[in-house]
Amino acid sequence: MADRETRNTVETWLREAELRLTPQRFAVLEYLARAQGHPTADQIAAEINRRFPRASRATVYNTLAALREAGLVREFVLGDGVARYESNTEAHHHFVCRACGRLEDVPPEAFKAPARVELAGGHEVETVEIVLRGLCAACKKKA
Amino acid sequence: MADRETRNTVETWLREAELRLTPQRFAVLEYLARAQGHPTADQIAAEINRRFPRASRATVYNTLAALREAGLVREFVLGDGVARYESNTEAHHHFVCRACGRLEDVPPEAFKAPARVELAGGHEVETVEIVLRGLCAACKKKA
DNA sequence: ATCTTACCTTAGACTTAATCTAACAACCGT
DNA sequence: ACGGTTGTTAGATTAAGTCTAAGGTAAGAT
Repeated sequence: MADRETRNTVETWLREAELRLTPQRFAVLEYLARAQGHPTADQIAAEINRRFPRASRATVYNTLAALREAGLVREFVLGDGVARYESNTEAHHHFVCRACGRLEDVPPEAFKAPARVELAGGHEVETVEIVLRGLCAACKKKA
Repeated sequence: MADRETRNTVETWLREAELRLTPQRFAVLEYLARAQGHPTADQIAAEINRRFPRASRATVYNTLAALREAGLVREFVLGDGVARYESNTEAHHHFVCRACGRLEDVPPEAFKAPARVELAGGHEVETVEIVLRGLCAACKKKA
């Protein structure tokens, strides 16, 4: 994706979510849009503070919470008690290796989950989070 | 389950897992076996310290880690960064209300997941963790 | 353009879950 | 009983995340 294009996209996303377009928010969302992988709040903070604009820890957390509520980023926790983030692309699941901690995306077709879930008791299901755990190929070989 | 029976079962579980039978471990596992719900480490510690045997925080965490590794208890985190535990019964999923935080078990048949998962790349999937999020019936009514 | 104000950001203190450390205690085979 | 291994402890420590109070800024209104 070209630079100008990303910039416009990020701006549009924020405007459509009715979030004020601050340099900090822009930086966080742009970083997540470009990032490969599943950065933690700390990594995000470190990365966007390498140059302009400065964002305090509180702001990074506030921003991530706002983006999450707006549905622009996904947040998930892996058992180590550290939240990770990714900008919303299409639905997919995650695999975590219990030996090396390696975290991988799992394409949705590898694990069929119903698109809509109906629950007894009238609960309204909004999201489905699926985490597969086990040994990655490399660690399996070593063991 | 009668008292004597629970006691014997807990002892057997620990022996079969090749864990030494200490009063602290016994207390943690027995509490989890009886407990309804999904207690946190803190709740477990508070509860078993109401009477005999005393267990320090470190021991509770050590014990829970040992029990988890032995497959006797399940550990999961819900986004509030607090680990929760339950003694292993049959597989089931969880539903979390984003408004009130209410946590409920979801019977496996409500959400069909394949018993065995094969992943590309040769990763060995050992467990599948599924968390449904949304609004519980009560919060939905309020909103 | 400037004003206004509601919203955003900030530094740093604070909270809290969880881990670490180093010493002590219990268990088990010999 | 002895010695090595394993388990437990209190308290210090770490680290993720939240809170507070004060100042700054985006964006619509004038």
